[in-house]
Amino acid sequence: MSSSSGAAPTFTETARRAQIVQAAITTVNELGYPRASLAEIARRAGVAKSAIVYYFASKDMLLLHVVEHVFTALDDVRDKAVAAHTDPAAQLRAYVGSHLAHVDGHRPEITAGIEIVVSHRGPDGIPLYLTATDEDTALLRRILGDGMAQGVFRQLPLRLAVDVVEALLDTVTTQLQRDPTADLGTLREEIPTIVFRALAAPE
Amino acid sequence: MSSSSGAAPTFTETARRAQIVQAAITTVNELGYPRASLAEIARRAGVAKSAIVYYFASKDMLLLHVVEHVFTALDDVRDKAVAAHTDPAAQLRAYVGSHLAHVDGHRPEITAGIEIVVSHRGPDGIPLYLTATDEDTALLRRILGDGMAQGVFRQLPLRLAVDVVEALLDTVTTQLQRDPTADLGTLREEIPTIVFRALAAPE
DNA sequence: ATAGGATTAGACCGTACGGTCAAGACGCAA
DNA sequence: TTGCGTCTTGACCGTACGGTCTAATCCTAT
Repeated sequence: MSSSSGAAPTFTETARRAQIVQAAITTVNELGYPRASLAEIARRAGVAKSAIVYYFASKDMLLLHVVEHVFTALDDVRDKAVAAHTDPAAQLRAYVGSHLAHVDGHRPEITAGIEIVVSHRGPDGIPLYLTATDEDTALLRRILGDGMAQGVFRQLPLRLAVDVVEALLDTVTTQLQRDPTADLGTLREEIPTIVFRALAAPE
Repeated sequence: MSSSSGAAPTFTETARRAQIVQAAITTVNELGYPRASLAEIARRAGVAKSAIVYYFASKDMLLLHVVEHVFTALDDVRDKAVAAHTDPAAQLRAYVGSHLAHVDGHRPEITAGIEIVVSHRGPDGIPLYLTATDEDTALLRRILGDGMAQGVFRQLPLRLAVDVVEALLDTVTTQLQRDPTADLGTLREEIPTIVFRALAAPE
């Protein structure tokens, strides 16, 4: 059985699962979401289609696992970076900086994860992973909310401020989708500046 | 024959083509790109699949036509608005304002157009319409370049400045993808401010 | 060594897709 | 009326997909 619940996962199981997840990432990056079929993923993983369905219940479940794998890693990095500071300005700088650094250092995972989140749809066409409402932006909301309350950031609808920061961060991933080998040095320097320019309270 | 070249298009041809393009837009909005099949588009247009292939050579050609239809309209609006001003700051304000107004007033076309551009792939997985290099951003590049040369905007790599402006504008479309009926009032007020905050030269 | 679960491959199935095709319906000029 | 280009349809085809199933193989505990 594919573990899923109950006993501890076997050695081969954890290995195969990681191998298949990696294959899914490279497949999505090479062929794009629409052409990332089970057969292609299996081919890149060096296993049969049925092996994938055996470990993950379905293609949907595999992709969901990939998405979680990618974005919880990103979340963890940002959480850790932010936790090292207390005042909102420093926290925002840590948030943005750690985000950019992680994206820069994990390009394949990030681009594939975004591709899946954006493209994957449920059986009736509704986006499946693209929730993006509360949970995901909780940390950012808290930082910006605190900063506004303390007068560090200028007064702005919270949702708008969150969207602006995320839009500016998305500049990097957009760049990567255009050219996966792009040099992000300039962006990593300037984006934080622009974020603070956009949000800083007038003196 | 489906016109394509030579003689002037028939009355029914122009009507059918517009009807089918509209059906494609609503289909993409209702079902999302992956499920927007020829059959579904035909169903919404009230014609047979073969009628679509008759007027447009293929599904790809139909979608390409939709994309051009949507984005040349947006381009025209921005061109016209910018042409009414001469100094870069006013031109940028006109560019951003007209963009936001047009998007606000043509939500279905815009969301469908973006969905297609983002999701559509060629036979080997390479994005087909997602060029986004020179042509599309020519006007914005010129405005920002002039503004930097005149010291109105701060010195920044041109590409980065362009990406920032577009990212901030994309905030609106992202909002619309989450909720097609969202109120964009606040965004339309604040985005221009934030754009200028990000780009304005220090006094 | 051997039983029994874990694991793997390959054949197979139903479905949905984009596109083709032959045949007819419509409208208009002679 | 007759002919012809325009237009439209529904049936049909080949392909690729996600997923199932069967049978065989591996691994490990006893």
